[in-house]
Amino acid sequence: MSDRTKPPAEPIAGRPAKQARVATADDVASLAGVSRSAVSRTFTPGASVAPQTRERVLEAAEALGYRVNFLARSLSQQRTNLVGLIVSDMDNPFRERLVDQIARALIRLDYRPFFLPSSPDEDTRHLIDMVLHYNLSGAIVTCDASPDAIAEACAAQGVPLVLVNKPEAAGRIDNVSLDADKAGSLAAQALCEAGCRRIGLAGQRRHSHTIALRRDAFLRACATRGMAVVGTFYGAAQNYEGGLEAARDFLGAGIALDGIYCANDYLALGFLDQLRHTTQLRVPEDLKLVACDDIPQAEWLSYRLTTIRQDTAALAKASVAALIQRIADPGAPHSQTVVDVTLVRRESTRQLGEHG
Amino acid sequence: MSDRTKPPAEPIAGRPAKQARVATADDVASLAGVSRSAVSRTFTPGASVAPQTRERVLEAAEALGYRVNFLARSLSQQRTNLVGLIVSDMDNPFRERLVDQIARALIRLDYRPFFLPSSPDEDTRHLIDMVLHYNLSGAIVTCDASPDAIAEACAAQGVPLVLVNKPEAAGRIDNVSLDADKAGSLAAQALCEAGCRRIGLAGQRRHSHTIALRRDAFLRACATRGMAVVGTFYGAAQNYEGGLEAARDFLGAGIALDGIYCANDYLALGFLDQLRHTTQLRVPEDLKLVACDDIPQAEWLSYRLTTIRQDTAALAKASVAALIQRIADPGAPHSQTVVDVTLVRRESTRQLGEHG
DNA sequence: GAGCCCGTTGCACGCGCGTGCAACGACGTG
DNA sequence: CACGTCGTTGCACGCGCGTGCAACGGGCTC
Repeated sequence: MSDRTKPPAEPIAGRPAKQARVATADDVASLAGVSRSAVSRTFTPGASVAPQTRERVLEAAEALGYRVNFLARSLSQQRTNLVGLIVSDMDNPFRERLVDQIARALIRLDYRPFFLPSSPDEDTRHLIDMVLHYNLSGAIVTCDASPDAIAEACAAQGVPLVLVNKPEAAGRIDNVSLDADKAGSLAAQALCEAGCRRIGLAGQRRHSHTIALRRDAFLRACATRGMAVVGTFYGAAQNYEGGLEAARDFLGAGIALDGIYCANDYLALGFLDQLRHTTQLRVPEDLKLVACDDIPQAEWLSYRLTTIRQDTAALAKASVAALIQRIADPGAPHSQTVVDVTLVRRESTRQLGEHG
Repeated sequence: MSDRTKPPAEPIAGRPAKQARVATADDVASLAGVSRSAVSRTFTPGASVAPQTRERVLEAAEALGYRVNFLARSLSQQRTNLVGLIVSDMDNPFRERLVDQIARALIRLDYRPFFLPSSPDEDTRHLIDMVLHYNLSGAIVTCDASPDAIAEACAAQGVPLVLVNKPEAAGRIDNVSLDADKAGSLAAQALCEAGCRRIGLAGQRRHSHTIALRRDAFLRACATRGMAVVGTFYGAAQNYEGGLEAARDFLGAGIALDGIYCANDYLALGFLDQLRHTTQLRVPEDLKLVACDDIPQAEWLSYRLTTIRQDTAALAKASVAALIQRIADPGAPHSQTVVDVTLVRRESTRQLGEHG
């Protein structure tokens, strides 16, 4: 064991001594002429250190380029402040924005995002493994696939968990969701006010629960407003290609419509493009369109979608807040946060003669 | 200190004993009737354990739901296998794809992505802090801002670093870049073969080095092919909005062109949209357009951009490979990997009369 | 049967840090 | 002057794990 005692790994002779070994609290302590405890306390908010001691420590730390080793701290404190971000379908701009904002919100609060990419229909066991291997302080799930397995495992292991836009778990797990009722209702309102009476739906056959809730609210609102829903058209996925497919499904069905409700913006972009580039149908002249999310592309000049905006910043903030609350009080009753949505009117529901 | 000895934190009487404490190698050892060393060796590939011992350990581990604590392992091994992903402008689909693929490539090789979001023109000191605080095994930088400060600091601290599409650091830091010469040359070729003679450039005024290299190669190829570059048009950023602005800059200049080269696809989308929706100019009838990246939107029916494809999977793979190489041999000479690019011809350079 | 080799096992130390506990010293009070 | 108070400091232990080192024992060779 002789070669494991200090000094370990002296720099090769002749080479500059740069990066011989990363500075340790011990190094700082001996340079400052204090005990390692004093160093530790200097970097621990609220600990008791005399001002002059603190200053000497900081000086020595600066000189040595010392940084607290967060891994060691985590081990010692039994708390990592790492938060798993279980996420899939990052190609959807909505998802990308949400994840980016969650990550930044976590960092602002001194947590660290731990990226756990998941693939649809993939085995989730290795995700759970990572959560436990790294002793994550918690996790936020925002993927389309049903996260039942993850939720189950995290609950069993006592890992704080927040689900975003998965209200089906309400009461069992904290979750933050948009106001699906309002979203569906606003969508129906937008189409109704644009004069639509014969409505179609476009989406993915195996939709997520949020999408279904939204759609059901939309259907109810249609009924109330006297609009007939005369067809549902499907794509394989909830993305641009899915939109193309759904549009072809619609065109093949030969059903006349004056309004269409798309499950989300990403899919709506494909739906719209397919209509435009293979038919004479014009939006909004022949067909009004409403979708949901308000991704940046919805505002692009080629699309100008009327859509139901989900405030990703608010979703991110609420998700992080819910997680921190859960971490602080693991025994609290499960929370259910509803985030407001708003209608954004653009070209795709413009009425004829209206200024576009 | 009496309350810190085992058993720590017994579950509250009456509550089920779920999640009293996470299982430890010690727990597994005593349940399996072996020493903790045997447990450790069982989970250490290549370590010497008798098959039956191993089996008993695995059985006990399974029963207890044991997982190796990677933080403790990292501390002990002096190696975290965490890789920082220093990234900005994730809204660019190109960036998003690249980062996603790098993350997945890392995971496949048993490294863990550590997300370090950066903002343009932001202080990079806290990024370096994080790299050191978490003892990251290395970092991959893919952001538009010049990462000089990060590179400097990482070099000083001996942290392995790979820059993506930052060839200006060649020789000092490992980097992986697309073939800018070929990219610029192919772009010129595409415009030339489409019959263009009067070319404009669209981009961001304060471009990155890669973008500049590509543009210079494009300019050289234009000269060779006898095409005149008659104007350069600017937007504030390298994104959709920047494209809108660059197009307005072009329109305001009143210069006649028959071909335009955009710094990247993301900006090209905005450029194209602005032309379409505020002028009579048609692409490709009046103006051909070439850009670079081949983001998914470039293929969308509303755009169909001719573009220079950057293979994000290849970039990701090469970046990770370079980093691992550097980690394995910190003293090796700095590598410079060039990733091939290809021309993807679509509608935006279609010649009149050609089938679209 | 003696000696040797080698696979397996347990011990003990260290990785870098936080923190209870007790010792210490300066200060204020009676 | 004696005593109590309180802010500060150092000691030592633990967080969970990997791993040299030495001890052990079974199988083989001569």
